[in-house]
Amino acid sequence: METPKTYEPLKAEEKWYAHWMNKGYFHSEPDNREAYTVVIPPPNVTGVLHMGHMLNNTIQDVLVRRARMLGKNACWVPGTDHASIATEAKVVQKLRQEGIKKSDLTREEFLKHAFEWKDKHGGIILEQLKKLGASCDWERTNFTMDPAYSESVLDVFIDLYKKGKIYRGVRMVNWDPEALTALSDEEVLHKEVNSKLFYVRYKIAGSEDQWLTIATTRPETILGDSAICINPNDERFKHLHGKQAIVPIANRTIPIIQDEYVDMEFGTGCLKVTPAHDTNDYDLGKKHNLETIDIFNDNGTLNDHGMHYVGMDRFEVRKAIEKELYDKGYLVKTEDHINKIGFSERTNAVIEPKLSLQWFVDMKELSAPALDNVMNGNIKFHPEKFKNTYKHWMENIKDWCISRQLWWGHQIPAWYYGAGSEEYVVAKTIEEAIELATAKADRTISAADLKQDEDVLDTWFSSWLWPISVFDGLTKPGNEEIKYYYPTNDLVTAPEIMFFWVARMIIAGYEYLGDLPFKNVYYTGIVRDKLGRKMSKSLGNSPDPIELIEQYGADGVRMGILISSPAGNDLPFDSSQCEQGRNFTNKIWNAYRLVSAWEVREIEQPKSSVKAIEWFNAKFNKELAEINDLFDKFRISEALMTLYKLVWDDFCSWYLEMIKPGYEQPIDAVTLEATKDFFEKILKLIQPFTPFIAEELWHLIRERQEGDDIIIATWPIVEAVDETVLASFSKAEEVITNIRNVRKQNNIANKVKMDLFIKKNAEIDSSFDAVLVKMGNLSQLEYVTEKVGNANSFLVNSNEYYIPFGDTIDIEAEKKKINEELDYTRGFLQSVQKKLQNEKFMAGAPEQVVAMERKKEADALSTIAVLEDKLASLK
RNA sequence: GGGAGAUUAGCUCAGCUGGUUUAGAGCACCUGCCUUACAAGCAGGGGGUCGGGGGUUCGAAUCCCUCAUCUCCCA
Repeated sequence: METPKTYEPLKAEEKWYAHWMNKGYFHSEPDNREAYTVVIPPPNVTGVLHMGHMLNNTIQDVLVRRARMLGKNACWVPGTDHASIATEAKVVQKLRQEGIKKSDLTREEFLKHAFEWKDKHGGIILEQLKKLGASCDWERTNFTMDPAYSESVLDVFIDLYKKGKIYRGVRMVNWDPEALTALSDEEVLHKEVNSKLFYVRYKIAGSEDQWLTIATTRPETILGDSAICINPNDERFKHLHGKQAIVPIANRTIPIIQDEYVDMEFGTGCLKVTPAHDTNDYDLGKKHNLETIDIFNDNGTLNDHGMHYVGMDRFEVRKAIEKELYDKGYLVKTEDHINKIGFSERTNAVIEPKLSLQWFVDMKELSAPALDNVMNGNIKFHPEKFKNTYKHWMENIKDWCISRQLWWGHQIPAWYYGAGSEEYVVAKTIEEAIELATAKADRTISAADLKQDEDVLDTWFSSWLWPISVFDGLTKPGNEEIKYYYPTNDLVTAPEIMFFWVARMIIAGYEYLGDLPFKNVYYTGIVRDKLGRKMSKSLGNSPDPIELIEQYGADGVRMGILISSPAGNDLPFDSSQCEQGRNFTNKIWNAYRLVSAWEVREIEQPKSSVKAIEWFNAKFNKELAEINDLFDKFRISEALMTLYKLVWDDFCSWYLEMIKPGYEQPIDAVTLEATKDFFEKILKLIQPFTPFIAEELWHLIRERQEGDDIIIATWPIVEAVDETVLASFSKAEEVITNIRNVRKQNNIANKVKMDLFIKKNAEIDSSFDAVLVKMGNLSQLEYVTEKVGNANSFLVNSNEYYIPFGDTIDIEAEKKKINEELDYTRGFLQSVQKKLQNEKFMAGAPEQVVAMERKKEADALSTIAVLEDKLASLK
């Protein structure tokens, strides 16, 4: 059967993925080999595969596949995280569509719906990753709410509580009035918004008609004011020191305090202080012992302190109170103003800073080893620049608010036995809680007296255990697997979650296993569209990865994603890159077609083939060493580019052309075998990047025994590189390029044979002459001592090459060419001589550098002499 | 407002601690080719005052200062 002209990826992909799965090549068990472990950054169960996952997981797969070939016991653990806020929002939304309100359900009923939802949608991304070729150990798939995993999360909570690292406290949190939960700082997006600055006047207490004017963006919070603050250095307000003011509408008397915190330039220089509803005001309130008046309900409506606005939404109140202030003569003016407002990443609701009782982890001591071990290089970041950001954050780390007012997640194992803020115990089971509570309360507490905390833990409080808990490292401490696979090797993730996740995994690693969770962290960039916008579902600017795979093949897409994606840099994605990838797979496919079509005969091996093999062997090993080095430095896209050039330029364009027999001519066995060996080595190198075509061709190029698959083949070992051959070849290459140019300039067809005469002026290497004859399609190659007239000519290393072809020579064109070369060489010579004539250079530069410049000078001089000579001979 | 990083060809990037040519690669572009592996290809070619200015040095894309622009992080 005829081999098709273009590679058809889809069939091969299905076939080989199934084959690898059947053979269990992705599965890992501890053994005596060195372990190579990667844990997947668990995608969210609500997600579908997007380009970010594609980038991330392609890189992981490349690393894992190469490690497997290096003889390591490679284990790539997949899984998902439960994403409490996002998933709960999805489930609530779905139920709402079915006419069910969350508030009508019990916690158990709701969770049943949530698990159903998760079972249906939770695995989509993992299934899609299979299409990409991801060689994950699917038998090890984990979910952050699996029973054992959940147990480890609760254990850690209890343990940290016992160590005094977990406490309950009133804090200003980012409150999402729609999701009715606190959010971490990282879940809040700050956006610039056009708003208004309201200038409102407050009467000075005890005066008839003395006023001060404040500026605020949130007039509705006036009802929660507990002070006016001025800068003590502000000359304008000296008269206010020690006075009091009367809050408009509320008619409360509040103190006028002084603090340098107030920016005298902003607004009027008088700041109203609302400790319950602004983070900075809260700090001021604590410092000056101010009253804290919370005016909001959890859903963003006003509470009893809202007076006649009770029950109204905060934004409605803003409008209404503006009118009331105006009507009553308090509103001095309004101004347009741009300020930054926090929005919930999940619900897009405007965040309300709110005081509430939450659970916190004290991060100060916990984080110390995590900072040290990144700074001292025990854990390496790629690229290294991210260490700066990490350091800055870790040195200013704040306590971690870990409670969320949700049901989907790990319910906090705290049990209340009374209304007092300290009347609770922390325990894994209710039995244990009864015991502890009885002891703590010093009276008999029964199950009926206990109420478990309603809240769940932040999702990151479970995913920070990922590298440990996927191996049951906490529930079965010291088990075989955790001992074998931990610490894991490389983590591939986005810099956006450096603090959410990476930092916290490091913290948990040192706290619980006393060791780093991974040795290297590779930060990918953000995938953007051609206009530089971040790819997102809402913009609809992200291509569907599965469609891309169908269009270009998984291998093509993998290459397209990696080819221009240096670590830490954003990836401006364009599907044309996948086209480049697909073209590459097609190129190799056709190289195979060529080699497979040759017929072997018992003929003598041509000299040109002997040299070609010598050369490619050296070239291959040189580039292999380079590729290994780039891999070691995590410069994956550069490794791919080096490989791309090795395959396309060196193997296809040079090597195969050199050994290719004439049309319908047979090949000798030695050359063919050597070529197949090279081909196999090349397939091995491309396997991590383009695994499907590599496996397909591996089985086509030679007969294979059962189990002889490239996915588990051995990565080539670097052999000694013969630099002399490489140098000789590069001269031959230059000659060939010149010959081609002569053909091109004179419109001489490739099949027309030409003569080449060489006049030796300098040292010359003739070892590749057979290759010159073949690649140049020469009828003869002869060394001469005299110039050859009536011929095209060129120079390589001051040696003169002549190609005569009768009377069609274009003398003017030839002169022009020589003159251009002369100009360049003279200019170059000048720059070199300028250096050599500079006394300071001669005195200051090291000997080697001077010697190099002298050699450049000599070379240039001899080239100029030859060119001038040639020019003269043409006249 | 504080901090970090960046700025090299149309695009994406190399260029490590200053000295291998008058700065490289891939893609894109231009020219010529359907030459029996590949037009998803072959052969060739053009293109950059290394963001601006100043300095250190015999020598700067590389080190320092300054300005401009962009990105990210924190407030």
